[in-house]
Amino acid sequence: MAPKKNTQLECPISHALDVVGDHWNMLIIRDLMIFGGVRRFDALCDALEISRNILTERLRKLVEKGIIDKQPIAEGGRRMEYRLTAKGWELMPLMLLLLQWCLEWEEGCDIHSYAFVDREKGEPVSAGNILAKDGRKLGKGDIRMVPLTEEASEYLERYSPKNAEKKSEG
Amino acid sequence: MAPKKNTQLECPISHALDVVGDHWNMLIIRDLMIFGGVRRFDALCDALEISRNILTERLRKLVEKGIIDKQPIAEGGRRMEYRLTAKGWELMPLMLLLLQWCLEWEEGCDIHSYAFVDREKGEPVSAGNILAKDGRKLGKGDIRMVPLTEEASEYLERYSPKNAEKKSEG
DNA sequence: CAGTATCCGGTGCGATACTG
DNA sequence: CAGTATCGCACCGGATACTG
Repeated sequence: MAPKKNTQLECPISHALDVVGDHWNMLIIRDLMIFGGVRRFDALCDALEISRNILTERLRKLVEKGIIDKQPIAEGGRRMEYRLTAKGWELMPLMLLLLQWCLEWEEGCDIHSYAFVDREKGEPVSAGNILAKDGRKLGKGDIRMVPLTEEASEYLERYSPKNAEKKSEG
Repeated sequence: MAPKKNTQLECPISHALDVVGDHWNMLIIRDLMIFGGVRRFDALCDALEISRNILTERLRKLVEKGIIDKQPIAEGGRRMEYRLTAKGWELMPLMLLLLQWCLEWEEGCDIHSYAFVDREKGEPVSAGNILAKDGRKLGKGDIRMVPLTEEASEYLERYSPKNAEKKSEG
C-alpha cells in the first residue's frame, strides 16, 4: 500500500515529496536535465531500464504536475518528446545538491561520471548555499526555525523531548 | 517489487536517491531536523502516523547509512533517542530547497506552517543558490555539464536526440 | 517506552505481447 | 516509435498483539 503521505502536520515538504520522494521520478528528471538529451520514450525506457507501463505512468503524472511538457517533435507529427518546464528546471539546484552531498558524504561514492562547471571559467560550481537577504552566506547555526501556525506550535510542543524529559524527571 | 535502482549510468544522484527517494526517510529526517524534537520512537510513530515495523526498518537503515545516531538518553539507560549526525545535518539545504520550491511552484501549496529565518535579523533565508568559485551567483544558463568518463560520454552519445533526428531527417 | 513478531491486503514493478 | 493491456508476484505498508 502506498504510504499515507499526509502527516499530522501539513507542510510543503511533504508535498514536494510527491515528486522528489520517488526514485523513478527523479531519475527521469535527471536524464531530462543533466543529459539534456534523453527526451524520447524509448530512449528513457532503454537508459533507465524502466518498464514501459511504469514509465508511462510517471511521465503522465509529471506532465500533470507541470514539471515536464509533452510535444510532438515536428509540427503535427506523431513522434513525441518530453522536456522540462520552467518549474522542472527549478529542480536543478536540487540535483546539484544531491550530487554534491553524495560525493562529499557517501563513502565509496566517488563516481565522477560528470560534473557541472561554471560556463565562463570551467570551474566547478557549488550548490547548497544558504544566503541571508543581504547576501551573507549562512551556516547551520545562523538559521532559526519559527513555527507560524497554531498547528505547528502544537506539533513542536507535543513532541518536544523537553516535555518528555520533564515528565520523567519530575 | 522494488525498483532496480541501478541505471545504465552509475552516478551519485542515483545513490543519493537511496535516501532521498523515499518518502518516509525524508519525513523522518524532516522531523529530526526542523522540529529538532521528534527524537523518540513513539513520538515519531505518533507524529508521522507511520507503522511501527516500517519505522523500525527506516531508522535502522538510516543509522546504518550514518545519517542518524541512536543513543540512550541517559548514560546506560534503556530509553533511546535518535539524532541527526553531521552527515544528516548536511541535508538541511535540501530541506530548505524543497520547502522553497514547493511554495514557489506548487499551486495550492501556500502552507506557511513554519519558516526558516536568519537568526540575526529574523529575515527569511534563501536556498538553492548556485555559486561560482569566486562567489558569483550563477543562473541556469551560466552552468554547463561535462561528462568525465567514457561511460557518460557514451550515454550522452547514445541517447542524444540529435542522433535520432539526424537519422530521421537523413 | 522501544521495539519485535505476525498476518494480510494492495500495488508497484518487471516482463511480455499487442497496436497504430 | 510511442505507447496500451495484461499478468503475476514480491514486497511494502498498516494493524494488531506481544515482550522486557
